[in-house]
Amino acid sequence: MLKLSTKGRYGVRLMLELAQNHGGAPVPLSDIAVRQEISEKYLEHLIAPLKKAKLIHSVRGMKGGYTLANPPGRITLRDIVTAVEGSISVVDCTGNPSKCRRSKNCLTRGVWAELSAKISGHLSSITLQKLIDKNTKTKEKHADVN
Amino acid sequence: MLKLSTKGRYGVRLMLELAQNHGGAPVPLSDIAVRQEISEKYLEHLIAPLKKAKLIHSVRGMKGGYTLANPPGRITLRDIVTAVEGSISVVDCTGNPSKCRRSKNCLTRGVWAELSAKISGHLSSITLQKLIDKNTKTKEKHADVN
DNA sequence: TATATTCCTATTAAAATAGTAGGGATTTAG
DNA sequence: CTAAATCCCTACTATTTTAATAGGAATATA
Repeated sequence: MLKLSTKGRYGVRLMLELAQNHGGAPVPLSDIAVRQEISEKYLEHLIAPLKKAKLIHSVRGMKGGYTLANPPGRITLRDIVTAVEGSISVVDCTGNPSKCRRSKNCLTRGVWAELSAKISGHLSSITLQKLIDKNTKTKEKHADVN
Repeated sequence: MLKLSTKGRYGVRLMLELAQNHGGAPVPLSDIAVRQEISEKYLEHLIAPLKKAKLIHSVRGMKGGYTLANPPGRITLRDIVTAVEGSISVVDCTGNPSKCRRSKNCLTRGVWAELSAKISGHLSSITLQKLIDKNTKTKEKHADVN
């Protein structure tokens, strides 16, 4: 309930790894797996939708790996979360107007749609670059497992 | 993911029923069950935490039921969602500082905490009264099942 | 005393989440 | 040309969460 799944959380960590290597050689999943302590096999599940969403490029074969498709300043958390989680909407109601009774529901629906938009907008404002910048400023502070 | 469960959605609908009857006699769950098309047994699971959070009062026995503990203008969606869903945080990390390595995680954690606060703040701004007012204004519009 | 109600706990079914497993395809290095 | 490192794809499984049902005890009214 209202929780981000590991897909979203790990997905951002994964992308942040690529962002920190932006401009360099492709980063293989094995590296990220070690640094982020997430199994390589599980990372494969996260990387697939990111690639499909064209947020990353892949290079196959030895010396291969992944790179960001755009500079870190142009990739937002909304892009990432939408890609790996499918959507950001807080409710599923895709609006089947044939089932329209009970005006009460309609008003709750509006509220949930607004909330979804708010979340989406907020995540749009955070780029990978921002996260990196914040990181370098707040170094030597404590961390936790997300 | 980032989805509200039925607890949150039904919980708001339930409270809205009570809000619309505010000042009147206690409303039994059987009534709400019929109007909202949610089984009475399931409503019992939603009502329990609402009572525990002191958002409603109950009257037992025949002619019993539930009433809001406060006027609809003083009960927010945040109150309701927090009560029925347990919390609004988008992540679970309650911050175990002993596990602190990887400064990267720390920065993602900050982002999720911010998002949680944003959601919480937004829901705090919506009272049951607001929803009722909105409803009377937009009558005869279409509804959907949330 | 019969009935309508809240209240409490246990159980179950279905769906989503989290993660593993195996192997094919591609590219580089030697 | 071959071995190794990599991405890629699909299937499977275990765990947890969600959603809901079930049965009955306690309480109050008429």
